Amino acid sequence: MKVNEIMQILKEQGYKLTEQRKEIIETIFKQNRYVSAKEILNEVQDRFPGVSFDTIYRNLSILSDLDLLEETQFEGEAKYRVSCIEDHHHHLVCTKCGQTSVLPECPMDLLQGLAGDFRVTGHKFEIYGLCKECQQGKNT
Amino acid sequence: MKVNEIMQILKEQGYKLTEQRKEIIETIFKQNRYVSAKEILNEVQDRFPGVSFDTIYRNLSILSDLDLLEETQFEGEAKYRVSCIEDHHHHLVCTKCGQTSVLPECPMDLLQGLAGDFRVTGHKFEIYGLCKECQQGKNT
DNA sequence: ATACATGCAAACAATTTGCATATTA
DNA sequence: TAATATGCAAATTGTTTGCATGTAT
Repeated sequence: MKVNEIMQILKEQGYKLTEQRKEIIETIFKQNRYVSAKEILNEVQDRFPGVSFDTIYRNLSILSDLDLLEETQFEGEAKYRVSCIEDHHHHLVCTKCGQTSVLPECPMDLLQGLAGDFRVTGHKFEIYGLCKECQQGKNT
Repeated sequence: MKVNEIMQILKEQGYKLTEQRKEIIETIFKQNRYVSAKEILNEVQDRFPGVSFDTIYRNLSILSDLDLLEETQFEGEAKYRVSCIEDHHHHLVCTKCGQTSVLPECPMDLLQGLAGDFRVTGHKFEIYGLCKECQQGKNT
């Protein structure tokens, strides 16, 4: 999904495109990894020194509600990344830098019928570890 | 793993078996589901009205460090359950009551070699939904 | 007796909310 | 201008910590 499409969707839903909101969206969507609210704040503050956490959180909340973001609970804090609802897949998540890459196969396909009486409403399949760069100590 | 074994391990590690600690352990280990610190506190307070969150958290921390507990991040809070390190498996997790049951097959076995350059240090594979009881509205 | 635990209170950190002001459409 | 967003400050919630006292070994 392109940033323009996101903006379009927000507009259609009656949300306004403020400068801060646009910057927040671009900050998240230019990354291919999970970022925390604090990381987003820091980035956005480069251009808008006045922004505060509540604006970040309010926007994260709106974007999540519209399914434009994926949210994953890290230790003590949540992190967010662009949602890729169109193609169902699973991530390799670097626990250090948040970098994500896509697993080439979907293990869920192998699991139909395994759950029995349990009514499945969702699942989380993430493999944690260190990406190539973090293994080489590139991200301090 | 039996509660007695847990007590034994703690003893061996130099930890003392206080009444509160024993009650906390029994509370967690008699459940087959993820419970929150608050739930544990409530249970334990039935017998020890004086216990407070810090005691709960300190004990959870000790038990986790010894790999006697599995911890999973729910929305806004962590939940804990008995660790079953001996037999590797995956859970079906009820998002309402925390009930867990074991998946009869291990999907991780199918994934060797898929990660490439990524150094895998752990994974989370959980399927969320409603267990039979919660589907029938038994746990308000 | 001595080391580890508890309980209290206070500190922290992530996230949320009320309200007055500012900004978009 | 009318509706939505922002910024500030304060509140909330989950979790952690310092310290004096209590308890298991």
